[in-house]
Amino acid sequence: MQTMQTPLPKLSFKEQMHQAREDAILQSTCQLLGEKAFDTMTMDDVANAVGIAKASLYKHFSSKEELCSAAMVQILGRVQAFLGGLSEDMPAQDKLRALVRWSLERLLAKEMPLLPSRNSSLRAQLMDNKAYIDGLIAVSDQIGQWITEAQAQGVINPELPPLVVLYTLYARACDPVVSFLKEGGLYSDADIVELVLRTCFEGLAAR
Amino acid sequence: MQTMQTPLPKLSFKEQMHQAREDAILQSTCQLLGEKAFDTMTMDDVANAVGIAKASLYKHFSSKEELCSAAMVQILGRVQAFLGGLSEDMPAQDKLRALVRWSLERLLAKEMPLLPSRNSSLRAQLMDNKAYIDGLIAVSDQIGQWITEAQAQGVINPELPPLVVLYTLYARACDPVVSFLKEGGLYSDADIVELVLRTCFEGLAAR
DNA sequence: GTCTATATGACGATAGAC
DNA sequence: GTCTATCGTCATATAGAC
Repeated sequence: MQTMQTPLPKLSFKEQMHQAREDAILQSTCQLLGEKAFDTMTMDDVANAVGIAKASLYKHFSSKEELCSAAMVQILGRVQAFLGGLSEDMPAQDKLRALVRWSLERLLAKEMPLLPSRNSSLRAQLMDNKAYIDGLIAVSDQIGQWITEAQAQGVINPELPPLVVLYTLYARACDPVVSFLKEGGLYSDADIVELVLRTCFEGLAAR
Repeated sequence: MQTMQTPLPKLSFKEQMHQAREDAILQSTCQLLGEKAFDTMTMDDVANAVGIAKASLYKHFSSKEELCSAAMVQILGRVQAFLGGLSEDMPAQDKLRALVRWSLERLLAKEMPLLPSRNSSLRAQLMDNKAYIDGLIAVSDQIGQWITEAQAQGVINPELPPLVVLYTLYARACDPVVSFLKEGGLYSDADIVELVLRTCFEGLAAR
């Protein structure tokens, strides 16, 4: 990923190894959080996925909550990278649709952690994590801008509060309809994305 | 609820007490499953809520899974009772909207258990529970009938597969947008219901 | 820093007195 | 059938050797 590390002061081999190991841990954690919930994912799962001893995890992260918070920050980074990569001159509504499409694809690939559920002990930790909060605000601001833009153009319903639109878009990243349809086996992944995308933007009622 | 018990052969006081205790356990379990997930709810929670010893729970239900399955069946019964209480001559789409409205109100009151999540050990147990499966099929058939009816009338988008519509309606019973908006504190419960209902049926795009 | 081994605590489930 | 007390298991986290 990071092929342009030369400007950084050179890292010792030890530090590079440390960093690489930590990246591997985070990568496995992101994957596992996409497959199961925070509560059911265990540190043994992570250790086995990375291929190191469980105790070694605690040399990098002081608790399960801290590890998963770091993973969530990494996920947020990917979202920001995706948002930043969208063409400037794309209409606002198309950017919103592209975002939802991308979220659904991540969800189908089990790469996107479910949003922290209400009673998870992870939630409290995340709300105290400045990097997470800052990232979440940055993402929300960017999307919120597109929402108001699309509403000004009259393509997104201007009567809906932007916050409601934002949350409705966010919720697609953990939409259970995706797994229902997936388990049914009747539709391809591409079909599922299109169907959920359509019900999200066009609604169930006929037009 | 059941005021017409006279046709049943008379229950001994002991049996009545047994039944009453069991109803209380189920009632508390339904409430708790509305507040937290299956995995985070403990048998101690249930025992404390009912006001009995944990061991006593196991005289009524042989396992946590069996207890929660029975609770889910009870919830399904409430759904069926609600569906059956809807006026016969109400247009199909209005029945669907009434169902979603009711689901959202239950969710706001924390009375509706979240749908069994993907990796919960409850899921497997539920799929082996005939009463649950039968109830789920009955509910789905009833709603499916209204969906095709509304599609034939052209008020629900006829291009959407009925199964997609059904799942989209089901998913409102655990829509995270509700708790997001609730925690934001900007909207009343009634506002939240109307906003989610509108985005569900009318979509985000302007009409 | 990595490992093996273990401390600590939570929770589902059971034993046995009453 | 209800209780108190306890077992067995599993998961987080730590101790201590290397």
